Amino acid sequence: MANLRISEWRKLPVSLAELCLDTTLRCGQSFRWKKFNNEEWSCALHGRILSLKQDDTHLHYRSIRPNNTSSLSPPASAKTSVLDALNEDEETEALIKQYLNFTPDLTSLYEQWSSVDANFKKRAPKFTGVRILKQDAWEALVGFICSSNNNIVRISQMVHNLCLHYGPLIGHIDDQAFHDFPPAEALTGPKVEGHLRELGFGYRAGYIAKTAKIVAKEKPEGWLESLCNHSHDPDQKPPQGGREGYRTAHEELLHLQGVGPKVADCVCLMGLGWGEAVPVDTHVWQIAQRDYKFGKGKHKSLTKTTYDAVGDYFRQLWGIEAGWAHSVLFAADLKTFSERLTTKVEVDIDEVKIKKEDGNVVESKVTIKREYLVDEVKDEFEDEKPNGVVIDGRSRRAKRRRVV
DNA sequence: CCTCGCCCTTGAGC
DNA sequence: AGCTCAAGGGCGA
Repeated sequence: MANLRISEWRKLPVSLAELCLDTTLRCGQSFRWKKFNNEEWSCALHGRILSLKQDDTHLHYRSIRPNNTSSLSPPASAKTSVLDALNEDEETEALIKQYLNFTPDLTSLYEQWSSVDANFKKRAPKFTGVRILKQDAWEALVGFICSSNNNIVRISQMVHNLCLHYGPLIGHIDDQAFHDFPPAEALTGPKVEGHLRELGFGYRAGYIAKTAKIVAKEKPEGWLESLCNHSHDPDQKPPQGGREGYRTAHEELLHLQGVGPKVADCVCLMGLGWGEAVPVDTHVWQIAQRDYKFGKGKHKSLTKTTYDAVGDYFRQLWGIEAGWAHSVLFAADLKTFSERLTTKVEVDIDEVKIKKEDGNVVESKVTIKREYLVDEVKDEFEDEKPNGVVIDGRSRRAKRRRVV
């Protein structure tokens, strides 16, 4: 609304292979990004509203900041405000590079994964540019506590409500309020659990309230962030079970309320930067059964040991950034993106019209076009079938007869 | 170690 | 209209 500083649009050279905003921001990693004008993504982050859009060659960004944050700094002359703007632009750029996690080279990673995994090679082409975000660890933790027995739409609604009631207001875009994510301390009050229940969080209300208390009061300042990964070595092969730092982070997170192996792995991967974390949820478990021969013998059901076995299998298959590859297949399995897996096929239909005009029978044969949706990625067994598209069990070249 | 019932809520499918 | 079920699980017995 009033008193907002809107920066100019700036841009970074980024290809669609390195980042696809639409897939990355909608695949259930983060729950707060909102799309405007069918191209512009916005989210309140670190005291500003960040907006992103992209074309074939560049990522465009700008920030919107409240004007009253500089109350502590000396009155700004024209000169210093220009400097501030420059610093702010640099800072925003740094935030983007951090948040979008630009260090790993996705293009070569996709090549690598495709060369060792035929299934990945088959499914990935429609889901390029899926990056693992490096989100704030606390936000990731709360978001994924909300995710249990839940769907992305409702999780987003819950997180939105959480920010609305407990997060600081940053500003508005077109009547839309943007609140930052609330810090853990903001969720330690005695009425939080009951309030969250009223807001529809269900049994997760207790988890969040308790976890907030543990993080804000029992653990030392900066504890969550201390579990972060700082190294980046793309050629490293992860040891069995992952690197030491990942294992400790995972173990530590399990002590929190509402955090089991899956949620802990989500936080490790998307909030703490541990690329080898492979969250195995119902979707990934189904993928493991469908495409990687799990679900039989020793690993019939998703027990803790099976959970670890699935993660270890993907780590040895895909390498140190296994969690990144996993997210590509996860996205490829989401119903949200299912339209990408079908392709419109134009089918010729021979239509024979029989017109009766004054007793005369006029027959004319017309060929009309019709569009059908056909699955592109077929199952293993279907690849063996002879050529020829089959639509709903009917043959491709249908014939119809109609009397006009 | 594995298995189950339970936990909240919403929407889809029937 | 009412029921079941799944939606990116976790916990306790």
